[in-house]
Amino acid sequence: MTDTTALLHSTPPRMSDVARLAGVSKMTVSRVLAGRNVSQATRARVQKVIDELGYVADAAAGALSSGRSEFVAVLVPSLSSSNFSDTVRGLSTAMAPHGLQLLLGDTDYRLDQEERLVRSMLRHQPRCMALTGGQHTEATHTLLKRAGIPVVEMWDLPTDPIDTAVGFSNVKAARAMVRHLYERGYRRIGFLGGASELDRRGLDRMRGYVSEVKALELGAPRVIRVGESPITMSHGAPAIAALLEQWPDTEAVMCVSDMSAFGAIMECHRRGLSVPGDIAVAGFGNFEVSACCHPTITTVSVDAYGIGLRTGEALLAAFGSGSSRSGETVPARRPRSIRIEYTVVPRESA
Amino acid sequence: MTDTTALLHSTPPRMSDVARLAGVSKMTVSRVLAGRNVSQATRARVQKVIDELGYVADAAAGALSSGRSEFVAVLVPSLSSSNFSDTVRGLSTAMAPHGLQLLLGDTDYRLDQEERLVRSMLRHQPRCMALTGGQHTEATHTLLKRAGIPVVEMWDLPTDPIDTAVGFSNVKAARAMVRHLYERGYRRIGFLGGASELDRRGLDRMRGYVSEVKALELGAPRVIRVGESPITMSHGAPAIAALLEQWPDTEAVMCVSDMSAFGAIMECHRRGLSVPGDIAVAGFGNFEVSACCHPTITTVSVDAYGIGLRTGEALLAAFGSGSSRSGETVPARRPRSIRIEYTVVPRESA
DNA sequence: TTGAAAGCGATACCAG
DNA sequence: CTGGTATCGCTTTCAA
Repeated sequence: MTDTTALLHSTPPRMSDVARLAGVSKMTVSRVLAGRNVSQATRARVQKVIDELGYVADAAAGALSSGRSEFVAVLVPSLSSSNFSDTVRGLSTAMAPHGLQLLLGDTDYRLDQEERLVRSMLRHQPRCMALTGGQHTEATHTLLKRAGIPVVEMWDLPTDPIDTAVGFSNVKAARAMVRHLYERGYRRIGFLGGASELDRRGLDRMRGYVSEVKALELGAPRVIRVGESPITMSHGAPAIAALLEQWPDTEAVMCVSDMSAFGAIMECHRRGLSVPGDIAVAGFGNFEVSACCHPTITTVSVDAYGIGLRTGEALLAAFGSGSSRSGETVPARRPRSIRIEYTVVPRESA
Repeated sequence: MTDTTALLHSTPPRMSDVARLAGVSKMTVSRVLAGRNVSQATRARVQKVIDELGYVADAAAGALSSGRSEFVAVLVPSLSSSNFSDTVRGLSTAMAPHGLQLLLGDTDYRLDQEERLVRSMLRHQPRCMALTGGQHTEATHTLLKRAGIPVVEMWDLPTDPIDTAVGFSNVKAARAMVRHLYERGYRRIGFLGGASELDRRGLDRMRGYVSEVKALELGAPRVIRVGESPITMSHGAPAIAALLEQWPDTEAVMCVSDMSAFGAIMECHRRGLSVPGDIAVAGFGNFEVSACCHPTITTVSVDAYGIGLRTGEALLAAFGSGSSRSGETVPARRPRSIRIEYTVVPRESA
């Protein structure tokens, strides 16, 4: 390891250094790195030098020269939500085998933040981009159009997608849950949601609740909205407290997320209310806690990991004719919507 | 928006396009973008063209030319663990104001995967790197040394850090928890951990448990190891089942993570065992669920977000004299260890 | 299968 | 305060 030490204070090796020491041209080194046609003997010699030197190719130079990066830009509202981190895992699984790096951003549910991140990520010339949701600023739309890269919107099915959408209707999923509660015999049904106007998927679930309650003629909607997204366990207690104060005779409550459902159930226990005996509670998202806790929580299961995987596949497919520096625009694929299944999972709590 | 459409099928604008249309040189455009000294009038004119064109500077070209990127490489064992995602949030909070982009990687607790990711991230010439834990392959060490960038190891305090460490002793924290249980009067104390040899922090907690049990002369350690990291809620049930089968008279059990503690408590409920009446259960990490569930879970609180924040600050401080392309190596800062506080949080479960 | 030359799009550096 | 010129490290392209 003495030569390692010797190398410490010098500038890192370049491709030309490798070439010189291996007695070949830069191009041959480049080909070895790219796994292209190089004779076995030459390849071995070059690889040996690479290893000895600890040579690491400069991605920026490569990107500049070839006009294509190995980045996939991904924007989610929150990295702390297990739903979105599952989606990221799915995307990562799809992309990693192709040597693509995720460039991850966290919009905090804000469209202005999303716009800022899109702009900042576009600087790195990503091969494609995955966004969450179907709502974006005007500027974001323009930036994305001009970038001419494949775009997928996840977790929703916008009526007018930018390019491809991979998701499901949160409105319909919420309606399905209300129907489930109805079929179980519950009539006075409430909804616990977040206070933020920015969480579109949360709002859609609320809209779904309201319209199904109307369709089933279950009386005036009972909606409580507490706290900012991402919804956490601690949102549940104050929300159900408010609900029970305003409508004490509520029989069942559906929550915008399993997180708040769990918090609500714990608060019920604290008050000596049995679930579902005194009040039924349902969640959304099928988070791990729902299957583990007591009682187990009835929820809507969504394949978050699958959304990431399918998004990755859609994006990879769109590369097929991908443009490089040559300025050719991506051929106009017609916008597609890829529907992800969701299912109501009946458990003990409702 | 008609000219927007017109632009769609042409190659994206370059700095030279902006310069030409604004009637200045590229350098002036570059200065406007960098916020350097440019007269108000010129700046306004250039900015106008930038906005009209929707010009986005190419980061790869910038990085190549300046010899410095705006990337911060971050490696965590798992992005799904709320502990690590909190740390990532902290890092992101520290770095974002400086225009730095996190390059996130997920090692899945494997050192070979870490090595692969380090190599792949080094290709992007990150300004610095944050790793989790103090154990790395020989090649990883060499790569990092040669890269000559500031490195922080998080969540641990290695005896021989590469550069800077920001963390705490998992061994000592676990010992503190055993002492807490001892002070509460428990004597026959078990430990529920993961089966993986790769999760160093989990292993350290186990080692801490074992040594404190010995120090307090509590008899032979009662260790159950189930499941791979990251430890989830579903690990708790089989683990406590195994423990109770092997040592039915156990009075208290400490878990490697709040996740398994929660799962274990739910399993106790299922079996009609009261917690802490029949058996006390403690966790580690102070995850949200521990404060919300019933009974609330006694745990070790670690400031995961703070680890990220402090790591970011340490890294930013190390940039001060940061090297650019000029090949100057970072002056040898002596390795530092930044200790993060942890506290035993007594709650209902133990 | 290999090599030489010509950029890619920005910034550093030095003049003016 | 502004502009010209020379890179930066790699890949493309074409020729041998």
